[in-house]
Amino acid sequence: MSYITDQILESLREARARKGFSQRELSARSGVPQSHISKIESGGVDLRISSLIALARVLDLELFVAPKKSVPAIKSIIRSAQGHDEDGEQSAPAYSLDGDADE
Amino acid sequence: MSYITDQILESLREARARKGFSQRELSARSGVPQSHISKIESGGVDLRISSLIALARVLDLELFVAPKKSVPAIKSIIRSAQGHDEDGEQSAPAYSLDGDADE
DNA sequence: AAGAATGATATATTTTAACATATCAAAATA
DNA sequence: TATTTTGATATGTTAAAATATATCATTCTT
Repeated sequence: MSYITDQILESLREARARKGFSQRELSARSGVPQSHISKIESGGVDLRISSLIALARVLDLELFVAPKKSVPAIKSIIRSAQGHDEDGEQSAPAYSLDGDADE
Repeated sequence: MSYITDQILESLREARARKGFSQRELSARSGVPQSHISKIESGGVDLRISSLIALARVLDLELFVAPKKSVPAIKSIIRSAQGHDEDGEQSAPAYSLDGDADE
C-alpha cells in the first residue's frame, strides 16, 4: 500500500516538520513540485532515486543501504541522534533578556 | 555522473558478489530484468525506489534515510557488520576429510 | 578446443514518474 | 471575519524507467 518504506516516509515527513518547511518551501528549495511532494509524502508514488535524494538533501538527510543484520543498531543510532527533540524549528527561546525590564 | 549514491551502488555490487549471484540469478529472484540490473549497477539509471528495494531484499539489504550528522556512526557500524569478510559465498572449506587419505 | 555462463549493450514498446498549472477545503494568521 | 497559507487533488504533457527479447565478446568450465 506504499511503494516506499515506512522508515523513509516518516523521516521525510518528520524532517520537513522539524525544519518548519511547508511543502511549497520544500518544493522551492528542492526543485520538486509541491503537488508531487504531496503525493510522495502520502506514499502513493513509486518515486525515483533522484527525487528522494533531492528532498533528502534539503532536509539534511542521507540515503543508505545497510545489511539487514545491522539494522537494529542503526535504528538505535538514528533514534538517539534525533529522538530527543533535536530542536530544528528555530523558535524563540523560552525566555529572553529584553522588553521592558519588569518582573 | 551517477544518479545513485556511491554507497548504494557499491553495496549492491558487493552484496551480489558476496552472495555469488550472477545478474541473471539476481534477476530471476528479484523480478528485475538482467539488462536492467546491468544498467543499474553501472550507475547510468535514475531507478525507482521499487526497483532498488526489490534488489535490496534479495541481497539482504535494507534501504534507509538518516540524519546527516549520524552518518559517520552508521557507516562505522556497517563496516564492522560486514567488513571482516562475513563469508557469504559458501565455498568449500580450506581442507576436508575425504579423498584417498594420503598426505 | 567446444560449450556454457557472464556482463554489457541494442531496439522497440509500454508504463508511469515528473512536470506545469490550477483549484479546493481546511487551517493558520491578520 | 477576511485573508493568507497550507496540503491534497486534478488534468494534460513530456521524459524516461521498465519491460521483453536478442545479440555479442569475454570469461569460466568441461
